[in-house]
Amino acid sequence: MSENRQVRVRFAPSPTGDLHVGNIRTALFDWAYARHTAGKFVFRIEDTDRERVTDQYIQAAADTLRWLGLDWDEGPEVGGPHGPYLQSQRLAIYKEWADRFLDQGDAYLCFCTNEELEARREAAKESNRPPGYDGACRDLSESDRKRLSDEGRKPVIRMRMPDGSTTFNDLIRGEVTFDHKFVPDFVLMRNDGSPLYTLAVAVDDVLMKITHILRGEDLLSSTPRQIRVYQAMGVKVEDYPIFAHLPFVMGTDNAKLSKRNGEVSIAWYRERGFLPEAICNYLALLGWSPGDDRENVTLSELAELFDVSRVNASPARFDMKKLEAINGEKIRALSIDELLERSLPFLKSSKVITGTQDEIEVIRKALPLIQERIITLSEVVGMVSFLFGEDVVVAEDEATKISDEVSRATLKAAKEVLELVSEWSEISIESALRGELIEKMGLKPRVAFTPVRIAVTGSHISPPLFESLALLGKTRTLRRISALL
RNA sequence: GGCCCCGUCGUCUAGCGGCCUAGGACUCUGGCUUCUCAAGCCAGCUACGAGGGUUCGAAUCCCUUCGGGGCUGCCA
Repeated sequence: MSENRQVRVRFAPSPTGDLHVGNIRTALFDWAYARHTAGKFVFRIEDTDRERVTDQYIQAAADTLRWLGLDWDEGPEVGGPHGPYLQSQRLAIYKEWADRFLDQGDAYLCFCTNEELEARREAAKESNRPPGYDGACRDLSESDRKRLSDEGRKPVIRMRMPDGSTTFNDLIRGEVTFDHKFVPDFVLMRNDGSPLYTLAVAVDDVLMKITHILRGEDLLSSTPRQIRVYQAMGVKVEDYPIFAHLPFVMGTDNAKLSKRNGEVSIAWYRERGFLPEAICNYLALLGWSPGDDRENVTLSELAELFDVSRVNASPARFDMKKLEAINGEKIRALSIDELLERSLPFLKSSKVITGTQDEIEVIRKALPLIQERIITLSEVVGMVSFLFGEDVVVAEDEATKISDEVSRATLKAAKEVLELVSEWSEISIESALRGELIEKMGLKPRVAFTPVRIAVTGSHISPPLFESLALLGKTRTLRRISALL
């Protein structure tokens, strides 16, 4: 392509469900490449034959991209000079080009029915010939076409693949060549006038002046067909988009990540309290690396550093543990105000709080205690819920941990000494408890505090005890201890 | 089956002929710290799929082989 063209990259998902991890990794790299080169990031919806689900899909997809911080320069909601950006609204354009290919002799009408094709494919397979289209309708005469049409057959438009081969330079894989013997003539348009992916994608990329196509490697072998469309459109070789086929994101087994082998929906991660910056950071490192040992990458750093040539050619396994580790790190890096703001939706939707000022103040004080103990935002809920309500539910297995004599004596002593604490603060609580249970009774700290912890928080795992009691208040602390005596 | 892509610790990766007795991160194991759980700190385990070349020298180049994946649609 010409060196001085402005870079234009597109993310073009098809509306087959929620945006998933693989989609987003592609979107992230598309975005990063566009931003890195000061180019344009185009968002396009590949909905050639699914008009009905489009509206809500587009909204969800746009919402997800926005949430992640991947802003687009052209596309749904923002428009742009090369729209519309929904393929379902561009049907006339595809038809026009298909007709033109027909006129030019690049494409031809194919009257074969699905059943016929299938039968011939089977036969070809059995006799060890390649299973692609056999070219039956390639050189039909005018009278042949009339006869077939009179039979009531409605033709599709099929692209003619000339003899020879297609070679292109993939930014990630280097030079790739396909012999046309293995690239059979393909359908551009169904007999109802709807376009197929190969037609629509190529036409749109040319018309939208896309310069770089970064997409999944599953599309690698369809590239010669797309290039064939460019040729038929009269695009000069130097103006062809440049391809970069990204490796797959794999599940825990060795298959492409899907619902069956992992959590794929970005919405799922969002609902669990994964931070968008953590998802982006993790995904950026999946198949790409900045080259040094840095693991912490923000979106703006990614935009600055991203280079397609540093993308790995081999597939990468999605590792939840590492995502969690990064998410935990990002949470710990948040200020309390940020953490509060991001936690609130989880606390409200789980009904732990309604959102009053008093409740929020309690949360604000509790957050520093739990910030380093959570790996996702949704865990805030379980960590702070004991601070609300008069009583706490002590589960059976927790209760049995402290049903012995020593524990009961400890609780009793704790209650008595806490009753005497006049200024209810973390420091006075700690000195009271330590003085009584550790020094006087001679208990090990672990033995001494566990009963109190369980009685008051409901679990042997909790935020630091003295701070927790201070937040809870004297009345409820004593009430809960008494409940177990 | 055919075509195409891929192959470094369990996982993500660094590595582009000597700096590699292969580095980092996550995981895992052990330890320190400690009121629990975390966090933090320290230590440890573990990898160039195999076989041939080329070269003074190969994880790095070539070939073969094995393994994995994708495509082979009037899906995208």
